[in-house]
Amino acid sequence: MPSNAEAAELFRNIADLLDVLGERFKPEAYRRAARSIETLTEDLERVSARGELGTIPGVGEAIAEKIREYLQTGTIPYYERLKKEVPPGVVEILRLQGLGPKTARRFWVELGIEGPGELADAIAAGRLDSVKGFGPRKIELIREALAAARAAPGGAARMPIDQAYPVAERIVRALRERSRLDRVEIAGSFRRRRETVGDLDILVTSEEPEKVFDTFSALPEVAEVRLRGGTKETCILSNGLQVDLRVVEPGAFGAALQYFTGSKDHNVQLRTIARDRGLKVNEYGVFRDEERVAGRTEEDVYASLGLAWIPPELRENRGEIEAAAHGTTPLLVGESDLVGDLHVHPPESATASDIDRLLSEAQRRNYAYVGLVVGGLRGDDRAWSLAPSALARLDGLGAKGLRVFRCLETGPDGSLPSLPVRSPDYAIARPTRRSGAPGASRSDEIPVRLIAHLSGGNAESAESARRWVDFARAASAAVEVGPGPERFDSNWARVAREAKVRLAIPTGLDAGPGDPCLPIALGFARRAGAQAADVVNAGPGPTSPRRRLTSGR
DNA sequence: GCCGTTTTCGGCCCGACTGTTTTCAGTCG
Repeated sequence: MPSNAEAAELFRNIADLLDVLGERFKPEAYRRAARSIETLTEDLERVSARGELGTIPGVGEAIAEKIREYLQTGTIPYYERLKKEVPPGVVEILRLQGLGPKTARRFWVELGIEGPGELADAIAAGRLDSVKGFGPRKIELIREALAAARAAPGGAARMPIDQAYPVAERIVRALRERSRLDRVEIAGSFRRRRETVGDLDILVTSEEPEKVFDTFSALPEVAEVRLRGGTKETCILSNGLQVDLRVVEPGAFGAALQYFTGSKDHNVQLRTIARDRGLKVNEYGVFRDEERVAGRTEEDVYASLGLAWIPPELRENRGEIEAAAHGTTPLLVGESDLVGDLHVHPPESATASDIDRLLSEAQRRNYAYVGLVVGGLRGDDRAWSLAPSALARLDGLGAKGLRVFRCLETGPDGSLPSLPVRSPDYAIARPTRRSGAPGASRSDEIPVRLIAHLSGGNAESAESARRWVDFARAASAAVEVGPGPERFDSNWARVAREAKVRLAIPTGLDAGPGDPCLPIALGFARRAGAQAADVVNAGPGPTSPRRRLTSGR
């Protein structure tokens, strides 16, 4: 079945081909449509069936027609025609680091070079030496780009945010320790809490940019300095992640933070609004003619455009700017709203003192309750439960304002084993990739309160994730959002929100300090526009999970 | 190719950095 991701890639390919053919504005139009299609929470098929393709930002009549062709036949005649005009290798050259459409086209048209292999041969034969615009340094860069492409076909992949998070934290800590910095922020898709990040954009204010760059370049994680100027340095880490470090002056910090947080489409929309008001927005501030009218803080920047400040997680040009103009930006759930955790997973071998440690951490955070997994079915379908001593430790707990729930995790088909656990409070359904739909459960005996570890990031499981959301709604259960390849991603958190299914945010109670689970899960929920009332383990108010849980039994 | 209470035609973000230049083009984000 054709997927949105495939359609988006197809339009990106069309954009590349148009680039090489020398088109001016069409490539960006196709890329914009591709970005919009990628962030849809619904299959194109459904949108098309309603006749609403034209409502997708960046999709007009021409691209809508191509989407319909693609859905019906799996191909787009226009794309097939373009592919016949351009040798496939020319597009590969276009995708080399540091090379763009102009250069790829020149190689193709002027020198008859139709692929990376021919380009390498041409360099070896010295054919580029006499070509205008190609000095020794540039030829060397092309040689390096060819080698990099051979080493990593398809280019550097985006990194899951839970992998990038600890790296980012380490770099920021090291920069703070080793040079005098006033402010440090990580911008980009990291700050917007996308599931994956392409690079890290770090902004700092400092009187001594040179020293900051020296410090940064000398960090053990840094494998290569790609470029360095007066305000910006780009490095590649040994794990392949690219990091851009920018030094900005304090009066422009808010403007730079706004600018480099993006998203691109959000910024384009802001600049359009600015232009309509006779203003200009760039990374140095908001300007009326020569005068800077805002820039020190992000709040100033948005206010100067008549907008309320917009949380980074919402900046995807999906209606958040209109909401900010009308004062209807939602008050998103925050860490301080969390009042407990429904899904804390002690290790199978946990002792009574391990349990005590978990619970005292919960008390330190002023949580009202903790749901402890005390047994269930493992991934290999074998039953497990906590040791009797640990289970015994749970009896008689619950004083001092902390309520402890005992819960069981189901197997992939929803089944629960018989376990020596007295009156469990609820079950956590734990789908896996091989379980296409919720199976029979003992929900008549134990209510299912949570769907956890739901995978939904990839196209083939999209429909199964939707079925789990439906199941959650029918069972009055919440759906857990969190990082990791087997977890529910933020697009699916939006699907749950649209279906009026509550989210649950894992708090990392069972992990050590510095664990990225909580900030990332919180970010995913916020990307879905979740307010405290939409999150089952956030309070206060009549929607408090504690009340829901106790009244439901 | 898209888009619009300035426009249904004529715009389309803009600045840093690099290399090859003698004033700028290409790429990137």
